[in-house]
Amino acid sequence: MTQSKGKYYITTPIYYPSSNLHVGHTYCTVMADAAARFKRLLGYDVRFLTGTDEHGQKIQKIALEEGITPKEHVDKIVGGIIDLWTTMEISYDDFIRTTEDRHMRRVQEIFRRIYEKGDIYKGEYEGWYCTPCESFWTDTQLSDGKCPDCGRPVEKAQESAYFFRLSAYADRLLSLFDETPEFLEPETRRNEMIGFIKQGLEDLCISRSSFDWGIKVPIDEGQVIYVWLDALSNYVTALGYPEVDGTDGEADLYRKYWPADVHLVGKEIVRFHSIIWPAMLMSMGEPLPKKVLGHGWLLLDGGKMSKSKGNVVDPVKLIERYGVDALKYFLLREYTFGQDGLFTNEALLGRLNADLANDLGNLLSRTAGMSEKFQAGKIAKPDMDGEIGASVDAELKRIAAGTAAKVEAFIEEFAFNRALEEIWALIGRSNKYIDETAPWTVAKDDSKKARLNEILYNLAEVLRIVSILIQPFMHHSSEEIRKQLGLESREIFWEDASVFGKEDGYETVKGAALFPRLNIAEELEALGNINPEADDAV
RNA sequence: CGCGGGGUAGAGCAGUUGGUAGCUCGUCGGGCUCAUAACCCGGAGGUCGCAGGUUCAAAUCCUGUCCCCGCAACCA
Repeated sequence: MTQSKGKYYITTPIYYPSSNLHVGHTYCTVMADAAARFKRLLGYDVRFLTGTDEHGQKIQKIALEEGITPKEHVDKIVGGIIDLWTTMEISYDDFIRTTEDRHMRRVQEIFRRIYEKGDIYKGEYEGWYCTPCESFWTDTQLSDGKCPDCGRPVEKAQESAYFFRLSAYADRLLSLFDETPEFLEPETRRNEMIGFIKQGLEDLCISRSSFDWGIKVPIDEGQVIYVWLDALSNYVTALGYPEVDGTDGEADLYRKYWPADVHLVGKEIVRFHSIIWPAMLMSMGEPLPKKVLGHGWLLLDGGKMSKSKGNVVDPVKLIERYGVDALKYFLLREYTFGQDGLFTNEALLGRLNADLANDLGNLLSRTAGMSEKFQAGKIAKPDMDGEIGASVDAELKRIAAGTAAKVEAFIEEFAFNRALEEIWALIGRSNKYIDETAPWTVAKDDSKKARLNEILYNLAEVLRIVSILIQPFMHHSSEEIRKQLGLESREIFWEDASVFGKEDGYETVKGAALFPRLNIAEELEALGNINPEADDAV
């Protein structure tokens, strides 16, 4: 372990287990995982939280239709989600479920504290009610003015409910956006939120009595706490806050890690995280998260990927076929943070072949191959540094040593695509270097053995550096590269990625192809069978 | 006149402070033979949605206009 540079607390949204997750959820979690792994590599004390938001009317209804209890339903789905993250080797430190006792009792305490502060009052909630479905809907949820579930007419109805005085925090929220613009990024989301607040904030309905799959309002057994207070609170309840009777000492994590450094969320829930959640924390008198980051969506040709449309891409199938590293690389490399991006099988396969097989995999293959063929796998550190072919080598060395700093800067702003571009610029330069230096020609001249060794050493050094740079994104590939370089037993330090000439020598072991080249036509056909919906829309 | 994004080469996208329009893939031609038919070099291909305006100079700033998308109080 390197010396700790401080703490880093990062969260994903807690996902709603109405059904299995799709590659869009994976996208968000992969970014958080990459950031967490990167910060750990840098020496930060990282806490990475994810989880599931398991209450609400929709879950209750689905369970009813399936003839099982809501708890049985969510246990099944959440089991699948945990399996998915295990398969993807998501390095979370804690997984919180809102049905856990540690969460529920703390949410009730949060309700009490905000109530005692005077920010919760009882009022009347008005909405569109569908009697057969026993469901309330908002104006925008209705489809053609009818119940979105059963299509029957709805009627205006009221129920008593508790409200949070969100309106009282409008000025303080505007000041927050004004004084700390980095609180919410990207900028377009911030503009949207500022505009939203300026339109006027209404108080927020935070309880319901029309269903009961939720956490009971502590001062009113006939009501359950609605999604806002329940779900958003997970970021602190998972750290043991607030302390309730008999759990003294469990908030050590809270004292250590709060406030969160980053709440990574999708753009559709930016509002809840940048308006409602801060207002709740203000009411509780607790510090606000340092940053909310709203990412874009992965779209299919037909539009947004969503569970209700059924046009989802199943990440498990992609991983089974191409591996974890390949999917992570694609998601991080292909899309610009904050913007929507188009998910297509062609784009996926194109990246895998061009970037992973042809560029990176082949660079390793030709380097290890030449090392084995020309020098029996032994590459010594040259001692005539700079004397032969210095100008050709100089640019490669300069780029190799300078990439880490650029990568670090891009990851800090979640520009994973730019970070990976930088790494691949180094890989591309190295492939060109091989052509420029033509080691196979040098190998034919016995008087140039030192030069041959030097070329191979430079390539091995580049690959060593690359193995460090990609470690947060693709740790299997990182390990395999190091294995073929003969470095598998060495610990990885980020600092070593900026030092060219670090290793004394290499004993390479050529292995299997890092990423086998794919037959695009065959794969497209196979993927079409796996995700037929993905190819339907045109 | 609700708010916010976009329209740039065949496809997908970059283009902060105005100064010769770039990247990846595809395509055409050449090179190399270490390597996963991979790698390297070069060419073709764009009146930057449209119309005005400011300027010596506009993809970039201003005005108008057309089209697409998102949000509008639980879809990652």
